[in-house]
Amino acid sequence: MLQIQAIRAQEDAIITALKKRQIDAAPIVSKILEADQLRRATQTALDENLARANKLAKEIGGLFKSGKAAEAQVLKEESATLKEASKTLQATLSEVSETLQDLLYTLPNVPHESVAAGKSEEDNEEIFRAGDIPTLHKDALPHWELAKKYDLIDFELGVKIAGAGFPVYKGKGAKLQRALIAYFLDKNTAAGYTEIQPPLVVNEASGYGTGQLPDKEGQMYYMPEDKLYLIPTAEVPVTNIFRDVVLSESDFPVKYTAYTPCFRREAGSYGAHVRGLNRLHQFDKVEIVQVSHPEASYEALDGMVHHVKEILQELEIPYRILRLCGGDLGFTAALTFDFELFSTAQDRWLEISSVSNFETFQANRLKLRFKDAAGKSVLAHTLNGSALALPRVLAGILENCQTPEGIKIPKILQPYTGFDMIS
RNA sequence: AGAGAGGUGGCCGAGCGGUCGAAGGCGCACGCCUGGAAAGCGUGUAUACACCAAAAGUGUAUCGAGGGUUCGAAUCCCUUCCUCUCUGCCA
Repeated sequence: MLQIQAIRAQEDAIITALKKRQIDAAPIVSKILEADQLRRATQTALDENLARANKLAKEIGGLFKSGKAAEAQVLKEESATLKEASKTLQATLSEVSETLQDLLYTLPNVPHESVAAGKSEEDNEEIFRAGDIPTLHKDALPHWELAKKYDLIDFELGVKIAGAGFPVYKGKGAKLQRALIAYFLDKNTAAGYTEIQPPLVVNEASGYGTGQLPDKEGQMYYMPEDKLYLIPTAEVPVTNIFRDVVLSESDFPVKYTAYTPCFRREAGSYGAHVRGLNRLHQFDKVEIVQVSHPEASYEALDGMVHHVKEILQELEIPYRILRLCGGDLGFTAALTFDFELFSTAQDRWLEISSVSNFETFQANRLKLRFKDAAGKSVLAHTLNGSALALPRVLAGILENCQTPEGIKIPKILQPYTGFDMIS
C-alpha cells in the first residue's frame, strides 16, 4: 500500500511512474485525494466537537459537585446535541476512511526508476546469462517422462490421494528433494540468513500484511472453520513476523530464510505448459527475506541476486536473469529480477526464482518501522526472493543432467543425496 | 471441548465512574556528583491522526479488539479474540 502522504506530495510523479505498468492511475489517485480531503475535514470537525464535549463533561461534573443541578441540566442538553453530531461525524469518518483504504489497496507499487515500461513478459529485459546449454542425446526426455522412467515422482498417485497438482515423490526423487532443501538452507544460513520454521497457515491479518489479501483471495486455500489460509509462500508468515514492529537501526539488516511447502490454488491454469512439475498446487520452496534500512535496500537486493547466482552456478545449471518490465511486475514490487533456468528437454525457460524489493509498500501495511537517529519512526524496506523454488530446479536437473546411462547428480548435491547417479 | 482466572505504558504493577495518558517501581536517556565507575540526586521518557508553511504548540483517539450505558468509562454492561491454571482429548 502506498503512503497517503507520498500520494499527496508526489501525485504527478506517481501517476507517471505507474504508466510503466500500463495503467492510468489518475482517476484513482484523484478519488484518493478527494477521499483524503474529506477524511481530514471530517476528523477536524469531529475533534472540535469532541473537545467541546469533553470540556462540557468537566464543567457538568464541577456543577454537580457544587450543587448547581439546574445549571448542569442546561449543559447536559447541549452535550446531548453534541453527541448526536459526533455520532454522525464518526460514521462519516469511518465510512470515508474505509473508502480511502479500499482505494489505496487497489493501487500497485510504484516501479523503480530502472524498470522499463512494458506490457507483458515479452518486454522483460534479459540482463545476465550464464552456463552452457547442454547438448542432449537424441532420446532425451522431458522430466515427467524421466520421473516415470526412474520412478521418482508419481503424479497419478497424488491425484488418488489429494488431486491433480499434488505429486508424490518417491525413493531417490524424494531424497533429491530433501537434498535440495538442505543444500539451499545451508547456503542461505552460510550467507547470514537465520533459519526460520514458520506456521504453514496464516490468519487474515497476515494475509493483508503482505498483500495477498484482498486481491489474491481466491488463490489461497482457506479453512473457514478456523479462518486460516494455507500459505502460498513462506514470505507471508516470515514477513509478518515484523507486523506492528518497531526496529532500531542497529537491527539492520534482518536476514531470514525458511523452507516451507507452498500451496496455491492456481485456478484456471491448465494445458501442456503446466505438465509435470511446471505448475503445482503444493510445492516446496526455500525463501529468503530481508528487512532493510531504506537507504540500503537496493544494495541488499543486489546481494540477494548475487546470492542466487552463486547457488545456480554451483548447481551448474544454465540460467538467465530478467529485469521485469512494468507490465509484468507484481502488484507489491518496486523492482523484481526473475531467474529462469533453461529446460533443454522442453526447450524453454522456466522461472525458478523471483527476487524483489518492495520498498515501503509492504511495510506500510505491516506497520513495520524503525527509529531513525533523530528518534522518528520511519517505514523500513522489505525484500524477498526464492532461493530456490524446488520443482522446476528438480525438473531442470533431471532434464539437463540426463545421459543414456541415467541422471548425473550435480557435484554440490552429492554429499546431500549420498548418490551420484539415478539409473 | 468443559470449569475458573486474567489481559493496563519498553517491562513489572496500582487504579475499579470525574481531578487518569494513567500512581509506584524497573529499565532507558541526559545532567549533577566522582580521579573513574557504582551508589545517590535531579530532569525527561508511548503511538497515531488532525490543525499549523514548518518548528513550537494545540486538539482528538488509544488501558487486548468491537459495541453499549452515562453529561463523563481503564473502571459498569454485552460481544469477541488472546493468555494462564485445572479437567478431557491428542502427535
